[in-house]
Amino acid sequence: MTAKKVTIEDVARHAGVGIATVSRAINNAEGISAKTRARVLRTIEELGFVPNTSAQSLKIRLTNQIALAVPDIRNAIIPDIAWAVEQAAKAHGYRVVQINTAGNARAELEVVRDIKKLHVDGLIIMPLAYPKTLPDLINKAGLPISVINYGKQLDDSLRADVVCLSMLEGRLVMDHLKQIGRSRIAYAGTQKDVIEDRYLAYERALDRVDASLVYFGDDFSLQTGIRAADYFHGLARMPDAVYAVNDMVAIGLVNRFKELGVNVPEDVAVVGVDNNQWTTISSPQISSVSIMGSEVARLAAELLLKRIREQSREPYEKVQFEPRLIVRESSVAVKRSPMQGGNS
Amino acid sequence: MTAKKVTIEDVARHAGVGIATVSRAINNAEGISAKTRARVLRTIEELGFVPNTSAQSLKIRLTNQIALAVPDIRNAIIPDIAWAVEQAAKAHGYRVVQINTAGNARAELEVVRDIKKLHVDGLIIMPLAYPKTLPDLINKAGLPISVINYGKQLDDSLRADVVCLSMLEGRLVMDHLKQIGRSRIAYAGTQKDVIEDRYLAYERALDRVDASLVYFGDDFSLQTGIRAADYFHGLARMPDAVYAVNDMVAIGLVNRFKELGVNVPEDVAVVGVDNNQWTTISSPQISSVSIMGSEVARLAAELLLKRIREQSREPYEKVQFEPRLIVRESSVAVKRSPMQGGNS
DNA sequence: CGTTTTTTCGGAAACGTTTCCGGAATTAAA
DNA sequence: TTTAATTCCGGAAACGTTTCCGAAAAAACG
Repeated sequence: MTAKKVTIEDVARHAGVGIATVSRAINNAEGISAKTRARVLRTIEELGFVPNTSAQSLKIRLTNQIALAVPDIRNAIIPDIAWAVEQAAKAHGYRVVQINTAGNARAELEVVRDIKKLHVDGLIIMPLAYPKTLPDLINKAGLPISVINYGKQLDDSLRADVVCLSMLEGRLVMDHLKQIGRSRIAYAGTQKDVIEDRYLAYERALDRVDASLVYFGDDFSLQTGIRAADYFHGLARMPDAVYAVNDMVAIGLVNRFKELGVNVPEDVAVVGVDNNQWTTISSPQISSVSIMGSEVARLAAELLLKRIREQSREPYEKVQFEPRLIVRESSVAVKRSPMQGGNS
Repeated sequence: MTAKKVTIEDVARHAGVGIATVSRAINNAEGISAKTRARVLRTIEELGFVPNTSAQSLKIRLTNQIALAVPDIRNAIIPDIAWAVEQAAKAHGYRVVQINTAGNARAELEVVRDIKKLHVDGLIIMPLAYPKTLPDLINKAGLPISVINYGKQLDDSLRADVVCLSMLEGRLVMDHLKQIGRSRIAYAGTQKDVIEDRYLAYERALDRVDASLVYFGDDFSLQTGIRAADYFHGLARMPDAVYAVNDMVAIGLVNRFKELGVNVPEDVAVVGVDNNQWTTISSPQISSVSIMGSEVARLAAELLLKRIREQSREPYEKVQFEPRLIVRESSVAVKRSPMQGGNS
């Protein structure tokens, strides 16, 4: 009953017009009188005609789709990013194809190498692994690409729009921790090169990094935070502050510290990154850097859609957002118990 | 430099074969010798030929895409669902188009009404608003549909595969709360008809519902939980247990109760639904019902892809998962302070 | 080596649109 | 009323594949 595909020709015949006219009616193009348009639209309604998108795409050479490649839709701010991209796309009549790379280098390369197979007009990619050949592939992709960059300094010559957070992100945290009088500042994150900027900022802010105060876990999860807390707790001299690569890790840290009888922020201050809603629920509430995922994502989408629309090449936009540090309970300045001394 | 589209004809000419042969090589169809296939593949490589997906879809009448329509990718278990669907789809060579309906009735109707415009071979929809005409539209959609149903009892005649959680979900919670000796059990959720099953189970489990013990908020957020806690705290007689529509609400409740000096679980027990990772981080840890989003989503995807592959109609699958209650600190049985009496 | 069977291949017809281009119909100008 | 300008419309040629069908080539068989 239902199926029985009705084509533009059926409509044309049924309405007593040519197929060109029907097409004009669909796309409200000009060169058609108001009354015939009305008549055609009516029969379209009657017959339940729906234009075949494949045929349209074939002819128009546009698919009205963009791809969004993220590491893992389940993580941290990525749902916010996906939401923002979808909203922006929808506003322009575009659909979004979701791709999870799992932070896998091969997957990240594959998505840009095979972008042509994706049936999309452009790509927004948020890399995590940043494989070395990624820039090359982006440069020769042949389709517009926007990069959401939270990890690594990218070459300005990259033939893509890039939206990112300035490196200030890490500076903010480190300055703040120093300012409240902490000197043994630790870092808890994933592998050093995964969200490179955050770790580099940590290094840069210190005269000398004490390797024992750096904990690299496997991922961004609560578990990593918990393990990091255990690790720091086991040290001969504990840190008096921890800069966590993101809020999940920070929350894991804080909760585990609590269980271990370590007071936050009195004994150890903790600051995370992402400023997600859980930071305000945790107790103590957790200081965090807002990285404005929604804004970044929306801009990335707007830039991409603009480039698609205008078929433009150079110049490519390189936008940096400025992060903001939100100070909460986990890193307020407190009179500290006279332990092994605060700042020298 | 980059663009310059190369078609199957270019490959054919360049390799000295017919276009049919090239096509056979691409799809490793038969009717082509090993050596010519090799030669063709080589020139494909050389020329950097990528088959035009629009043309393929037009001919094949399959797009290798499915749509996933959820209320809001940022909420609760939906990222898990999106992840699971994408994984299953990828395993079958399918891409996923993400659509957020915002729990909006019109958006939910629109996505199934205009499914033909979506350039997909099928749809997985997770309704929230459940507009009355949705089943009708699903029945006449003309494309395979799987429903992920967490909200409402659906007619068995629905022409779609349906995966859901049995109503046991609410029963589990209520039985548990009664068993640990609670009698003034409250409900905190969104509008009554939004996740109908959960509220209905609440009603069903009680001889008589005390309207003052039911709090309907605007959404599933932490905020709703916080407001609910304030509301219950303001009552002449507080409840001694709260069944929260999901974990976010439960966490909001627990944290607000803590601030108000209400002890959980001594004064009030709290149980949520979703069993997300935060339930174990919150203190006290929160009892929750595991609704197995990933499993449900994966099955929904598998059923859809199977139906697409086999072009089959009836019979449609109706699968119910059995939820499991995980009891944590927020609802353990405790000797309670002799306040206004426990169970009569 | 002739004949039949099997395999490999190419031409051409779809698939369902959009759009160019020329002709018909309508309106405006003379 | 005739001519010029404008608007409206239909035919047909793309767009880049897949696939049917028949021909050619190769393999198998006597």
